[in-house]
Amino acid sequence: MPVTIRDVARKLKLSITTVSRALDGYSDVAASTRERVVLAARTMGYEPSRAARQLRRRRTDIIGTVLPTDEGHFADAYFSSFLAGLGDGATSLGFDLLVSTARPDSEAERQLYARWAHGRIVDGIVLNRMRLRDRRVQFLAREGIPFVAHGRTRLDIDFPYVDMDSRAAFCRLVIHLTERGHRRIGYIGAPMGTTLQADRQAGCRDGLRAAGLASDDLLVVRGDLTRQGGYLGAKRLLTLKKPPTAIIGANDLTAIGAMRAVHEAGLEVGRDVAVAGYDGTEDAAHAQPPLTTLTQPIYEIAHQLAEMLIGRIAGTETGIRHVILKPELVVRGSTQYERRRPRGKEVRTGRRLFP
Amino acid sequence: MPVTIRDVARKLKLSITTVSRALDGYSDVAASTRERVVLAARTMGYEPSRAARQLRRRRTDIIGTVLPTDEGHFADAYFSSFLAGLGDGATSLGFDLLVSTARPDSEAERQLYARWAHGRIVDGIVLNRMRLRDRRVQFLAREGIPFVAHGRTRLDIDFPYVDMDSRAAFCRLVIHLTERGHRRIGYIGAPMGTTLQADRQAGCRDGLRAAGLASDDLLVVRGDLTRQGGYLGAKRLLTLKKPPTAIIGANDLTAIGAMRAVHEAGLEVGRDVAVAGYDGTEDAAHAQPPLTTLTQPIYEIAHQLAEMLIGRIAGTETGIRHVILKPELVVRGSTQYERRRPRGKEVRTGRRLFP
DNA sequence: TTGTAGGCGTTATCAA
DNA sequence: TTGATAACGCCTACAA
Repeated sequence: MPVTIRDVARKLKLSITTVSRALDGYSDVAASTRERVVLAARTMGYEPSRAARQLRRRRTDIIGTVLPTDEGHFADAYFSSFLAGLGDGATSLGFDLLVSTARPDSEAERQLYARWAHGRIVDGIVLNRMRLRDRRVQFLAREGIPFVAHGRTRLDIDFPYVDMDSRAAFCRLVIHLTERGHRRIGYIGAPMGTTLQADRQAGCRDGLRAAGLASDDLLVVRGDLTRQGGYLGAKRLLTLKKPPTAIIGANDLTAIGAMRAVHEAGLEVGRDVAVAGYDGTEDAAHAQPPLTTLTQPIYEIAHQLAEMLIGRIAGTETGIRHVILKPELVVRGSTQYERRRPRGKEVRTGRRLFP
Repeated sequence: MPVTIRDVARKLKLSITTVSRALDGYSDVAASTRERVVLAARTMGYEPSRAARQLRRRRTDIIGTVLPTDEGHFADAYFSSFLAGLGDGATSLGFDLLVSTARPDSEAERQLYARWAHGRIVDGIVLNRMRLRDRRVQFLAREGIPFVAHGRTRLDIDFPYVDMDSRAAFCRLVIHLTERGHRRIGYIGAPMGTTLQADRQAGCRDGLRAAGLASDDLLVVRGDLTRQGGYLGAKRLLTLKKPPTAIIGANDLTAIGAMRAVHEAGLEVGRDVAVAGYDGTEDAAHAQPPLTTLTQPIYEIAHQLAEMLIGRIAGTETGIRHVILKPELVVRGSTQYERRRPRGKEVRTGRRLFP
């Protein structure tokens, strides 16, 4: 039913070849012919069949990305920005964006990637939330499917990425907290096996060391990058015999959940317990009190990833393969107060900063 | 380079027909043959070419949705849930989800829909954030492209949808506030022309009337469904000569922005000024104080929309075309206090509820 | 139960 | 500068 290139050719009494070439901007068609063709195509509402074009050119002009859903539901502003950046980046280069969801490291995830790759459903894939030994990377590299990633792995496979130096950033954040007088610092982590968890926790320990404290003193509980996980994690931290005076979340959502737990414990965030996160989402800016965080320009990162990926696909690579950005520390109310001097009976661990 | 049905056939010394039929589960292939084929296909990593299949079957097995981006960036948990529901719903029925972004009612948006429709890039489209006179609906209906929507229009065009009775819900919410003693109620709206704005504002007025107040007394300012819009809107409301004692946001993000403005004005949310929103996002539950809101099960709605749309495409419609759900009022700290009796000199507007 | 052949709508090659 | 023709990989009458 839709109008095909044949219809246009017939109407103009031209061959489909000429119509095709006129529309694709080849130089060997008469200017007058081109005009006629373009006009007719527009008035007839002709749009080339994507399927036919794909089949012939062996290209889909589609890039894909898979969102990690741990239990079907998820609502994360981080991924909204990520998708917006990817979508806009793709659109600006004539590509579309295919999105799916899968539980990390599940059989369903494996099948999804296999289907997308072998079925030639996408020309390339953008990975996120990287794992230390990422099977997706191994698979895509083996199959020769173009891909780029937000983040790195510990595998010995080279691929283009944009990553944040989050280890250094968490180090910086911990130093900020120690400068405020905090000595007992809690960290609510991310799922095991993710690169971001390894980096961020290591960064926290770096920070303690840099401040002259023992890196083993970091109070670590597990989280899952959600508000709920942060809430539960903070509750556990706050019921320790010696609870931390500052809590760092692996991301903003975790920190926001932690703030709630602090509040429910009858403590005031910022005054009694400092809280900080990572991502720089709007959630953080509008939290109560506003949340200290490390920002990453996620929309721009995703936009650039789309461009890098499409560059690889189209063979117009710019040569930029590895980008590492520095998160910016944004100090807000949630960590603004100087830590009150500990009371006499409180036991101090570690050495003093600036003795 | 990827393995095709030919490769499988050649290896098995069968015709491609037989391979095709075996894989598609036709009954007229010998069980033993089928086993051989399925095994070979799996070990060879065969996956049918999506393009070829699309061309032949005149179906893409892809549904699409376009996110409204007013200025490129957007970070909205609402849409994360929406996409997750759509993605999971599509996946469960063997479809993929194509996502793009466009500014509402822009030329780019028009072109995008035209390209998706005429290029047969998607089999159907899921619409959201409906407009009163929605050009997307007019276009898709005219072109005969299957579509479903979250929400309705004021056009005289019938289509399948899932919608919330948000008018009744906002009415209910206003009554809740008047029961708490509030008489001056502010409303921070959504962009003009959207159905949700019309419905929600009308609901507020209904509520005032039902409480025996003048519906004209609703203090309305414009918002844009973001935290920032809510923040600015609330600032304007709070600087009125007679500021409201309760503020309703058109959605949760708006309400969260409003909470921040209340806070900055040195007032306490819940005690001095009540605030309420709509959507039931996790943002609301973890706000400080927790935000009273009207919940809609957005993940499930999106999931059902995907199913409805795919049902239409595949011709397996269930007959369910119009679903209207009732949002649930979840009362939390942000509206928990009884309004203090007005001081003597304060002028009362409207009649008392329960005189 | 299996195989042959035609065509889905393009683009690319080659000839006119 | 234009046109005829052959794929691209798959599905499906129809024939064997």
